[in-house]
Amino acid sequence: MARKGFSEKERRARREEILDAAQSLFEEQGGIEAVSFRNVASVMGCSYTAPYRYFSGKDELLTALRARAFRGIERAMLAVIDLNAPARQQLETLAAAYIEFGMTRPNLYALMFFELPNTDIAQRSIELKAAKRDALDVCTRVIAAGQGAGELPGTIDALTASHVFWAGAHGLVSLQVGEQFVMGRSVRQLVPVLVQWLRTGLEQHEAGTRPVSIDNKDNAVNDGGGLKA
Amino acid sequence: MARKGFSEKERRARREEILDAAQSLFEEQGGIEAVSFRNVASVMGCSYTAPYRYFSGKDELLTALRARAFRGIERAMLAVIDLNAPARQQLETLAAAYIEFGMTRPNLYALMFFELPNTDIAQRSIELKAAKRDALDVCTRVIAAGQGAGELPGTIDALTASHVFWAGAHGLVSLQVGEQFVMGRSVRQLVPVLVQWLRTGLEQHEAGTRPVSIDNKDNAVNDGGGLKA
DNA sequence: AGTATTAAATTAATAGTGTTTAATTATTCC
DNA sequence: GGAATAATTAAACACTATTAATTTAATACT
Repeated sequence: MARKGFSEKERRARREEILDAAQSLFEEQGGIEAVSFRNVASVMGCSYTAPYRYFSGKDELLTALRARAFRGIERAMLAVIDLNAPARQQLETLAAAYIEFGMTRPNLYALMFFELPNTDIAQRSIELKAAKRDALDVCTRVIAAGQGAGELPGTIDALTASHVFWAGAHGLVSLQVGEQFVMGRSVRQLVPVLVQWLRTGLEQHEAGTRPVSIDNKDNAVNDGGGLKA
Repeated sequence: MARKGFSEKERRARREEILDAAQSLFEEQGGIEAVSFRNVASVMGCSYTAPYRYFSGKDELLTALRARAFRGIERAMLAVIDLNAPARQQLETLAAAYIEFGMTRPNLYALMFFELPNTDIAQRSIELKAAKRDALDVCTRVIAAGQGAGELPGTIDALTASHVFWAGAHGLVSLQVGEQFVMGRSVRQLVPVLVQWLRTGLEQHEAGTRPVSIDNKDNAVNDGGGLKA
């Protein structure tokens, strides 16, 4: 069928063209306000409503861009891991690749984690979900391999451990990308420390740790968190 | 001097009013696009150019809001720490308070760390810088106290350690706030694990760890990080 | 071939934004 | 009161996302 109009292949190619233009705008200028349909159209040499045939709106375009970025970070990690290498070295290499990606492409990293769409388009995107899952999966497989080799404890499931590991690396990178560090500590100084801590924590993980309660209602946090001066 | 017009006290009060309106808009609706000068003015019952007498533009308004939020998280942490308590418990309490703050005020947390201004107004704000420093300082003092009591190793300076600790907690919270977790792991499950890891890592910190190189040019990250499909 | 159909692209229009400038109101000093 | 000046507002500009109407172009069928 589809006897008229573009073929599926042509449509996808056109979509990629739009994404290319949007990404170059975003990475060069930084910030999603640089990625306007007008600017994209001006780069591509078409009218600014043309991309609406391929993306329902800006959110969908940015969601597709985000999925692309997660594929990129997955590939960056895949390029450096070696499941037969010692787990300790693997974890360090993996963290280094992740952090390097974030630091060399800060705008892209911000797009992935900072620019949150308030619509639910991103939540519905199975493409984005899959890209995220696959990226995390690299981390999970490294940990699982270490557990299989007896180098890492089996008292924690690899998926949970990889979430925690990812969170740690992400914390460093995002503070750096957002330039939130306070007193001259750069991520270059902090990376080896955090990686060592996480690795030590993982290697010595004790099962059944007492949960740190953060649901406790009479915790003096909720009332003390007012913001007035 | 200033024989005419508002007094300094009045000016500050008016500024706070504007910030109150902006913050309520932001926390209720979420996202900085909800904080337009038009909306703020409509809440306050004035024209939408009036706030320009108090803030040079939106960036300055948001920067002031951000400083407020950092003051809030500082107070949330101050409310729960007890420098005479055991260091281990202190670290857990501190992390719990931090994480609780982020999870109960996700919009505010996003404002602090996600909504990055691309101008340099935020960088020039000594008010924001001071608020950040003071918030981190709570963490630093807890660690220093633990070191003074001999419960934490002195092989790492407290400021670096607090940066790493903060980065870890921030990683968890920001992934949660941004709804970036992939496979059903919620921050409630991950908090105790990360806190244990960080604490273990800190308690067993070895000085002079070999830095994990992320500057190595022939690392297969830069070339493999392309994003095309 | 020529025409109807339909996809693709463009133009026009709406509603909203941040910001600047000019005009206006209100307040204070003399 | 009148002049000076602070505070506020109104008007305007250049953007933005998105929708609707219109035009252009390509195919399908007779």
